[in-house]
Amino acid sequence: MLLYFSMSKIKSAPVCKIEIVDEGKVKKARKLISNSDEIIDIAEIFKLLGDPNRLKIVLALLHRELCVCDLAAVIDSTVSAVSHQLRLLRNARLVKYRKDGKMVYYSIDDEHIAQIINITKVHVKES
Amino acid sequence: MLLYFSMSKIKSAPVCKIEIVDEGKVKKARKLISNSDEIIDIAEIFKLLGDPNRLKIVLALLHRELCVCDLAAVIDSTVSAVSHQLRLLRNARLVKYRKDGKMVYYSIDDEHIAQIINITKVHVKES
DNA sequence: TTAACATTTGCACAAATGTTCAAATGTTAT
DNA sequence: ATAACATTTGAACATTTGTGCAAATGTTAA
Repeated sequence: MLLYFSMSKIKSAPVCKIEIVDEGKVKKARKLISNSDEIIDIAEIFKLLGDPNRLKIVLALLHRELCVCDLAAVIDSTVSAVSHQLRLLRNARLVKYRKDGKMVYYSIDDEHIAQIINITKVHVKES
Repeated sequence: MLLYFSMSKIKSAPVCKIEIVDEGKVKKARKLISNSDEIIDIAEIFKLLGDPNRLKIVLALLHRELCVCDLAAVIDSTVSAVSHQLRLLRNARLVKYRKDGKMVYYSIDDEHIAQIINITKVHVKES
């Protein structure tokens, strides 16, 4: 007979020995975070907004579309650095772009972003 | 006579030569992101939520308080790793803790976090 | 065609980050 | 006192990340 243990970390998943109800707690909490793929996707959005320069880009774009060159001027960085960051934001579909001749105009591609940032702003101001 | 140029990057802050209105655009956008300290604080929150394991910790704690050991079991990590992450979340006042004997129970210390995460979840599901 | 401009891209590199391990701290029970 | 347990902490390590540079791409104008 074979016994299988599903533990991704060999070290085992410890459950405290105190309090007999613990195991129920843990199982319930595990279910809440069972959708690992979704969590990774959500974390990806937060990670992108978690860099000050990228956040500045997003904040600037929330007001109106801007070309790469102007964005660099706005956040006081280089065109190259901004372009690198825009690629990440593009891949996550947080921004979209529109080409006009040699210019590329970027804008926000998500209706919720302003909301997310504003709520977080409230948090920061309160603490 | 001395001339001062306020450019933190020596490379200059380029403004595209096309479109004469650009300078106005840039100045307006600059004002929107002028509160650099606040932006850094907001980015800090996002950065913390931007790690899948830390986000799992927060999601688990949103449901109910948990001790470090159980948290480790829930997110399938080690006690040490969880403790390190909790320190970061503590420093940013995203979580608080309560001591009971040798146990330390952590819980969410911010009313907005659930809101922020839920809105982001909507974004992810829509794309 | 060439020149000028806007943007993108690949590489290199330093800085930041997350995890592991081992040791330290603190608490409870024996 | 010692032993057992829960948590924290510091150091080491590999990985990730953001930026600068230079070259490449693409577009417009001369």
